[in-house]
Amino acid sequence: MKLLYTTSKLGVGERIYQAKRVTQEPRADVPEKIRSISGANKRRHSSGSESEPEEDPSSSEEEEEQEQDPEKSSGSAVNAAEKAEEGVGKAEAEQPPAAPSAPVPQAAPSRAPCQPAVFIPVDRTPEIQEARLKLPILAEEQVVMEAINENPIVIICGETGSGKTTQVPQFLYEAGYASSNSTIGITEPRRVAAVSMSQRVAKEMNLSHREVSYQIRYEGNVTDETKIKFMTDGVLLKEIQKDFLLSKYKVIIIDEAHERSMFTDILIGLLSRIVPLRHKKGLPLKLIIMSATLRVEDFTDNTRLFSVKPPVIQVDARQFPVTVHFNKKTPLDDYSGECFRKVCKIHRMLPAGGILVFLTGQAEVHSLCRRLRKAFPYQKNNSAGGEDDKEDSVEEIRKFKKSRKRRKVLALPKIDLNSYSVVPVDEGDEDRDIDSDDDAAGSDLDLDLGDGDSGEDEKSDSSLPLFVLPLYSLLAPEKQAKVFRSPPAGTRLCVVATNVAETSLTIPGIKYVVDCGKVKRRFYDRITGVSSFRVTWISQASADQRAGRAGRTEPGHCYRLYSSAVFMDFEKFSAPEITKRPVEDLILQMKALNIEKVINFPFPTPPPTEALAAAEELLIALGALKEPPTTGRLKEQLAAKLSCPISPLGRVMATFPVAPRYAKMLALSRQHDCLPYTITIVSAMTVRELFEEFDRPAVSEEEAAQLKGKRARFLQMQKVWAGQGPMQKLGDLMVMLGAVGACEYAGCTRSFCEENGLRYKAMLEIRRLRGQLTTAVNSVCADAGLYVDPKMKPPTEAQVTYLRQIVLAGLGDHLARRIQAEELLDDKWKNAYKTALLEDPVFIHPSSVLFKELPEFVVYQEIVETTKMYMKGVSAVEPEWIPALLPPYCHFGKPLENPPPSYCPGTGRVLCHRPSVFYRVGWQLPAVEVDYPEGIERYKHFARFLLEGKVITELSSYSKCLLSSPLIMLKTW
DNA sequence: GAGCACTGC
Repeated sequence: MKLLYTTSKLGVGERIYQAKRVTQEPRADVPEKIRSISGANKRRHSSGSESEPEEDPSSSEEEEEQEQDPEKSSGSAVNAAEKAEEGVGKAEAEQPPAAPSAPVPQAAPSRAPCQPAVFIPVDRTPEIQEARLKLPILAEEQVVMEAINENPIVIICGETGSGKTTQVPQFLYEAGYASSNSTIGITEPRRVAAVSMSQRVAKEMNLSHREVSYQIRYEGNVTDETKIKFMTDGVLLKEIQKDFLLSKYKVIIIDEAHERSMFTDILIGLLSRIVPLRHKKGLPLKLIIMSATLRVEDFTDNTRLFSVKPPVIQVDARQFPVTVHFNKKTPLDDYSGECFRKVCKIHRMLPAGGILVFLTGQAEVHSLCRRLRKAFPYQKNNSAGGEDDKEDSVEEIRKFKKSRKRRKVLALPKIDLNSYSVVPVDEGDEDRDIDSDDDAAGSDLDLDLGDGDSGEDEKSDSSLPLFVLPLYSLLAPEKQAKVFRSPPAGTRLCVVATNVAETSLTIPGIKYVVDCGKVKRRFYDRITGVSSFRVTWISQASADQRAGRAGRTEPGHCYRLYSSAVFMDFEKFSAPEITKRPVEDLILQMKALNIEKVINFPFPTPPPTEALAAAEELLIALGALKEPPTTGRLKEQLAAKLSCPISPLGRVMATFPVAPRYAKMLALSRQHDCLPYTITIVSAMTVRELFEEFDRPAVSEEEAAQLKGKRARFLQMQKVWAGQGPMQKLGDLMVMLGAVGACEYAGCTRSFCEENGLRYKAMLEIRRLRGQLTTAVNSVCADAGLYVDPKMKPPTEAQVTYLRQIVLAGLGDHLARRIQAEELLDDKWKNAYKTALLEDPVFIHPSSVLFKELPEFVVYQEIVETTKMYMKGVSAVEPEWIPALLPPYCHFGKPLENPPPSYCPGTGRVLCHRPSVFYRVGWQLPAVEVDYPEGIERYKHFARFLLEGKVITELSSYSKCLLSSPLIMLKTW
């Protein structure tokens, strides 16, 4: 079957203003005349617009658009009234407002929210102006702005390429939403997007980075003059913590809302409440949600979120048509092989244009790269590039030398498109065409290729060089960058990628997409938190997104290695992140915003109740939330569930931008100068994949030897970093600390990382995170005086012990105990550990430095299930620490008589030894000294100590004169 | 004795 992915023609799109259909009627409380001003306020206003505010924008505007002078925007065509306003706008833009020149009619509450009657001129270059006019969204400016002016919340739907991200902020700026010292805020789900969008918009508007700025986790260029601010979604969430009403913004745009990232979802929930609050205060805030797909029901039909349905504006995209070809048969498991065959066919038979293949993981990517390179070898004819591509096999190099003599200029196949029909019919194994009525796609001929093997693909063919590149997130950035450069002359680019290429990275020049239809996802067990990775089918939206990657620069083709029937069985959208992940970090953030009844929060899609309960339970155990009452009426107890308020400790923890378990470690580390070490360990645990992977299969013997050498070197270093003697008990966390310490000591250079098996990018991220955490800790305790020391000394033995205790206090729910010999019933429990929540055995991961040690008690960073359940990031724990540091997880028995209770003169407390068991699993724990439990017995002991003169030492001389021994106080009467 | 996609504070 042949389906058309998108059919809009360049620049001219039919316009749908769904707002008129989807949304509520125009607000009754808005006088007609005021609404019409929004029409008159436009540069290309028509004289009729004042009386015809509902005029269809697509009918009358067309010609005006053609006539429009690029210079117009500099102000020449603005009518007199607007010119007057412009003066105001200019004054505001260039100097602090002398007087509140009320462009925003905040004083009139009965009126439609915020109607800036200003026009801020922008001086764009003619080239920019011309390029802008091609963007479909530009034709919708009036519709968009009218909707925004008249509604507090607007949803804009437009696929990639509609220009909404770059243009809507400019519309708002021109309409005065950045005047009076306020800001237009735009959130992006990725850092690169925030940075690059700010740069592009600054350039388009001919403004400096002081006015169009960005803010991401570690850096930004925001100034007092900033008018348009791009930021990552997490940054805005943090800002809400400081200023709940976001008073410096007049508009917030949430971009890429369809991706449904966790922070985006929370922001939308929060903003749904902030917008009405701001309205009440007479300082209206506009919320614009921008989404690529039509997946907006979660927003529009969610009355808890938005009681009034926000209008939805749909904008066309300037995408080229992509013809979608489905396989007739769906390969059961060898999708990788099917990819190979499909790429071979495309490369042999179809015209020039890059190929992008979607696979699921690194190993698959590398193996397909090898196969393709073997089939269509490409050899560099000049080594001047200096880049040695280690993935080129020895064999290929040998072949290259052989063939050099008869080497001609490499060229792409010049196939006769009309002779395509000579392909045997039985190979045309695809779903047969449903007629595509799109000319643009048809012009590229019928490019169905059929599935299955034609049998000759494996033969090496050096006359058809294919420039094959791998692409995945963990690939070193300099290797990633290769895909953005144009391939060597005479070759065809073929990028074999994971899901990074779906949203995060856009590769230029892709004409063919090969989509295996699968994705590797991380799954979390909602109760135990154990994660695993599974390869699953993608969603329809995801498949369309992948297909769209073929139509960025010209019409393209997408080959789906599954049938249209299978496609129809895909879920429409993948589930929002918030429903699939542990949410303890989010809940802590929300509690810090004093949202106690998290269950009542207007989530666009709420997380499962079990996830909320697990999060609340963990936060209580960490001491971040106040414990709910365990006495009183059952009803009250239930009501208190999931509504615990935050504790002072929780507030401190919420200021640290790391997972709550790690935040707890930071909060504890003031003692014994452990902070710099805890900060480093926490940073290292937060950044993923510190170490290079050497276990991947090698291409050649040479490479195998190289990998072996690197691996040996790394294992050696691992031993060094793990420390000596008792220090080794900090386990994998000691390795992290040692690795980061050594790397920083050496100046955190790329070469040091490469030599020692460290991921350079990870080390840079750790360095920045250490900086951020150091600042955060300093701002909590001003006298800490911390700084990031590149020459940080290793911790002392005593400090390592404290660090182990700190780690235990944070990872209390991640405690595991080794199966004792006498408990060993089944061989599958050999070397195994038991945890509180899991029935099944868990094991220390073989990569752990404690793999052979097998301490009785360990804590782990995470459990990942592969062939077994493996604990990663393991650290050893002394049994007696458990009751002392994790009282919430221990059930204590009666105070022991031996050793006897004692009095602590320093603190004035009555102490005793109590045995305990670990919750749920009932492990016997050593008796430790704790406060004597509340009750009459405690007072009896106190009375005895008082009489003995231990409380007031002066009394000790009298104790002998007492008629009875002070011990009589303990008697039961 | 191993094999992890992607991203934000």
